[in-house]
Amino acid sequence: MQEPRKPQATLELVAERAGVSRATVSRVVNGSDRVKADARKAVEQAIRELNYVPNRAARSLAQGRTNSIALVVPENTAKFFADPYFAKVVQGAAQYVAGTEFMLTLLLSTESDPAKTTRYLQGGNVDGALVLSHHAADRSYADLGSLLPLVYGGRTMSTNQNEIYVVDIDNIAAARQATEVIIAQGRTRLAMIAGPQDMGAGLDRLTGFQQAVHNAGLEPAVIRIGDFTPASGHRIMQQLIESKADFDGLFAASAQMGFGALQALAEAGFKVPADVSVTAVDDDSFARSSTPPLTTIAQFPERQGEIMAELLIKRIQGEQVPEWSIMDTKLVLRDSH
Amino acid sequence: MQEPRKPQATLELVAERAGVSRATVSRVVNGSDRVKADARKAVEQAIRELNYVPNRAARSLAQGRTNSIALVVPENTAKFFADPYFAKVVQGAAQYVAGTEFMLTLLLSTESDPAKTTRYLQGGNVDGALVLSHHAADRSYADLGSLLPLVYGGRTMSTNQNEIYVVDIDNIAAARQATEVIIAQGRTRLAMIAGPQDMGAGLDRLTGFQQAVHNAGLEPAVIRIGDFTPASGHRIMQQLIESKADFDGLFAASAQMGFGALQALAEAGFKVPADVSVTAVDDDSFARSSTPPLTTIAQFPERQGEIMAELLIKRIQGEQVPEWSIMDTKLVLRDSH
DNA sequence: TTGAAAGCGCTAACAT
DNA sequence: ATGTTAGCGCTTTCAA
Repeated sequence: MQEPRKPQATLELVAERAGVSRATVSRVVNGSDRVKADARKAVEQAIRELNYVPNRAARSLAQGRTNSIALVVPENTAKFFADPYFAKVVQGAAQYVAGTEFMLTLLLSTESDPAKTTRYLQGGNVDGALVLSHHAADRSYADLGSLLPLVYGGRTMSTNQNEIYVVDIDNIAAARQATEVIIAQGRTRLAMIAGPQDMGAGLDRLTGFQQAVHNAGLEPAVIRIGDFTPASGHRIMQQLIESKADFDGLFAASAQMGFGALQALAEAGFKVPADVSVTAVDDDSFARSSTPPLTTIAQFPERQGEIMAELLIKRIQGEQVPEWSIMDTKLVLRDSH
Repeated sequence: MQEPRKPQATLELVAERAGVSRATVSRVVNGSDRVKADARKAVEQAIRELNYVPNRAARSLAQGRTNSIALVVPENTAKFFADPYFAKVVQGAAQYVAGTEFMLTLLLSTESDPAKTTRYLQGGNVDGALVLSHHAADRSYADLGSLLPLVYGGRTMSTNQNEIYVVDIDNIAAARQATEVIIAQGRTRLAMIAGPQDMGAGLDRLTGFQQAVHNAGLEPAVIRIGDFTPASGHRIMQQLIESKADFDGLFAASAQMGFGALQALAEAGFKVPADVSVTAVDDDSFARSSTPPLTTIAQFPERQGEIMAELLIKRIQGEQVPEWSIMDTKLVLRDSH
């Protein structure tokens, strides 16, 4: 038994009922002030009576804009939900957008058909997009930048482009600061579990670590590359322990990797911070729930999402905004250093 | 320095370049077979050269459909990301949708303006919607059902409607089974931490608990209402302990509440399962990471999301589908019972 | 302040 | 197999 679908009221119906032209209805709907009070009242009542809602496709087509933006996450769904960082950024962006006329569409890039995302963005579905955490290999977005306004979360690896809008922390400084905390404990043999070297955050945090180590007149004891996940931190630390690597300090490029490393250290009987002093970047639930709780550099991903959305919408509305927005970070001292 | 935006190629441009009519281009784009091979080839090349992507608003307007569906979560963003259940459902739905021509838009209902969601759905932005976990108070969606195809995750509380499509587990049976596990341990004084009583899952799991208790010739020892979160489970268990409630078994309506309760029990020095036998519904990360790991009834939210998406898309395409899809559950024995 | 009319880019009869 | 044409529902000049 197929239920009859109620026909959706159109602008024309409203116009008829209110005894005015479609143009006037359109003006009322769009808040123009060139409408007499009684005409406006008649229209508003007709709208209420007919439960009229403007058709968005028609509106988009007519005015060449959609009033919606996308948040693109070039990671698969599982990874997206496992990482508290993404959640926070989305929250921040969603909250900002909620206060505007725009809608936020979450675009998780599908493994099966990555081009689908690109087509979607290019197909005029959105007026702009926020792009999170993309790897260097992702050339797709670089080209999109000339088609519609983009704002990146975290610096991109593309160098040969102008007009790239980025909201990020100073990853080099953050890593340096986290490393200095370890050095201040008198540790001299520093290990690092770094992030993917095809991402800005991965590269920069490694650079910061190296700077701090060198500034202190030391050499890194050992550096390994992970993928920001707890599992990779755990695995790498196991390998380090197994190979009898000699270190008394550890800087993990993410709290998630730090969390995994801490587990591996505990399993092997090492005491933190007594045997190894540990710090990391990201002050998320992993940092708070590890044993011991991690000393970290906090970034504020919620705020980042908010700023990204704000910048994008301003760009869409033709305002000038700075290309680089560098957010402050904060050292959070807990028990692992 | 405002970068010039490349003009997006239109169907008309493609037609000119390929030396055919717009209709033919449209046919090629939409995969009609009534096009000669060489015409098709010419069109395809023109499309490639111009990097043409169909404008979705225009297409929607012309054919009266959008090829996208929404996943509506009537919870705020924070709650959404904190609950592994939502994540799984989204994953399942996203995965299914990825294999179709449809796009999935995630609609987190905004605290600031709940009507925004409704307007969006009504404004012809999507061909249908998946609705998750809605409370009885949410009348908004009930009315939408007559405007566009809806598929609910978890049974709705509205009674006076026909044509309600629901994908759910048998919550009564699940709760009964979880309770019977405790009873089989010889426990006779059973407590329950129930879910919100304005949600189907909350109500039904309480009913199942009561059925099992009565079937065993017992009476419930104590029943408290939580909100499915770990914090509520923790708080309620603290109160129970404080008030010296007498029970040797506990059924929690969600693993998250079970997790919190387990913490409170441990803090008060109780041993599980020695002192209290505990089971719950939902086999999520909370169930696996609690101490001891929880014996639970597993539902399969990923599969649920998948089925929901499948049913919705079939309905949109005019197929008949059953109104009720009851998914199987599975008893997962761990160490808490 | 209002209305008439011309599209926005596409699809879908209807012709041919 | 292909082209012609009339819209889809709305906005937006342009006139009045």
